[in-house]
Amino acid sequence: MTGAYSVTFGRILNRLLSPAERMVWEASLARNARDYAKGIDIAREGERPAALRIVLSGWVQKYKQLPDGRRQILALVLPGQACDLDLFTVARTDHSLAAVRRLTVAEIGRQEAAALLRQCPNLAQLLCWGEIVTAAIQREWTINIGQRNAIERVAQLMCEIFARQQGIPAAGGGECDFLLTQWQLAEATGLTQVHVNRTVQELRRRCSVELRNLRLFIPDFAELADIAAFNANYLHLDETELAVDRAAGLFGGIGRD
Amino acid sequence: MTGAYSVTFGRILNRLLSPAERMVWEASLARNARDYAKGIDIAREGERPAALRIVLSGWVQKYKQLPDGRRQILALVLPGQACDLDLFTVARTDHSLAAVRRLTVAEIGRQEAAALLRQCPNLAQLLCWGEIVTAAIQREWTINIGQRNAIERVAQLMCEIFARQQGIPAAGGGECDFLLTQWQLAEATGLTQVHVNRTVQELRRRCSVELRNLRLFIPDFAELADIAAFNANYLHLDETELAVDRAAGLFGGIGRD
DNA sequence: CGATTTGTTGATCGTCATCAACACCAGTGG
DNA sequence: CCACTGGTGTTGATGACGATCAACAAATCG
Repeated sequence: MTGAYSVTFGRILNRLLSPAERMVWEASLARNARDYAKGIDIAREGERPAALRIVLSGWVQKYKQLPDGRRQILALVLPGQACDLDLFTVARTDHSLAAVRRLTVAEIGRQEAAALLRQCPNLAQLLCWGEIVTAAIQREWTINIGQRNAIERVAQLMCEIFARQQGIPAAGGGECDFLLTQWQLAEATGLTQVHVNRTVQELRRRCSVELRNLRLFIPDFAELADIAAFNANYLHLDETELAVDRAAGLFGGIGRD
Repeated sequence: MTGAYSVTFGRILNRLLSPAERMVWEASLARNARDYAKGIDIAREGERPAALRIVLSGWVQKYKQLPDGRRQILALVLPGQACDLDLFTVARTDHSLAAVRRLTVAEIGRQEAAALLRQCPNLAQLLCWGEIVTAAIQREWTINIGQRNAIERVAQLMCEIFARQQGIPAAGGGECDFLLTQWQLAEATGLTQVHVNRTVQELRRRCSVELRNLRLFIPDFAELADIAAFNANYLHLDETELAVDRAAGLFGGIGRD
């Protein structure tokens, strides 16, 4: 079980949690693991939040729907991330969660989540940090859909997905998981499936990007980033280690510059 | 000075802060008040966060720009709201802030902000609650731009701006501040200024909505909401009073259902 | 003089309809 | 038991056509 969700949380948690705490945390994840088939709703808009959800493997999509069925994917939750903090904040959820493909997610109930947070004080601040980055990503998606054209949008999303998994390559490119169908890619970018298809083909022509077997191949990241006008600052990579110290300013200490 | 920013914060703070604390808070806002002219940048993407900013009067726009100048307004900060919590979270801001029109904002430096938060423990949780709602609004803007067409987008934004100021009218309509030019309205909705103009005209024809003298007149809110497919749940109105209790789950207690 | 309004033209992207490739499954027969 | 078959559903790939909205230019309002 370890490994799948260690991408984001694991490295940090190793520093923040004692071995004993870490065991409690991992046991909790394992005990509450649950599988969902592709497309199945995990939570629906309007429900009372029921659990703290951590993605263990696969991707979660946050989405919203208009009354007539038009659907927008709002965000993608990758392994190791919490879906949201709704359990501790809102009375009713304002968006839905669904499985992008078959996935495993830990669903930790209210009592257990509260106990966990008491045992691992840094955990709360780490969760908050995740929310901060999620909000920053949501802003980038807003300008993505609002200002970029089709090819820029798709390229930008590819860059983001890659960077969130692998970081920014110093040179050259690489490959990473990419679990979206072209249809879902369309729902995420505010385009139609047909147009996404044309766009992906153009990206293939212009910079040899490939989408095969649920993997994304980017031969030259800089080239793709250039098409997308991609600027990774909104991902706040490599700030996570500092986040806990800094958040202390909100809840007691004075914070750091 | 009181009154302008009491819309959102004031009512709640009255319950949460003792009179003495309240005086400290108000004095701090007044002491740090600063004016900006229309369009002037308050903070720029890439800077280190320098202050906790509370809007006192006027509106702040969060925005991002692409290298070629295309610009997207990401969010609007109304009087009584904090612009962001960047001071306590990120190393460098990932978006810019500017004045929609002449405005007054309190800019509280790091030391003083930390002191304030120590003196008023509930303040931090209230600020966090604001961030949660802001994130929910950002999600709605994503689907707004991604899925709705021009008239729906503009109608939706009007509904939101109205509801954030006045709440949802049980029946009929009303009026509220609306400080955006059509150009800014375009930047917020991902349309062009020209198309916004035509769209506003159509809304005028279809449901007598008027935009005059920085005021928005909505004769029949339900009619406009119908065009927009507006669903206010994402604003989490009337949950603010509960937010502080609920957030306790993150930082100590067990939280409430 | 900024903000709004109007007109014209055309590119981008959506709609509709179809088809190919492929996996998955059940059943059939060797 | 395995190979072959056909049915079905999903995903990706096309083409023709049209609507929405952007781009550009200019007039008018306040």
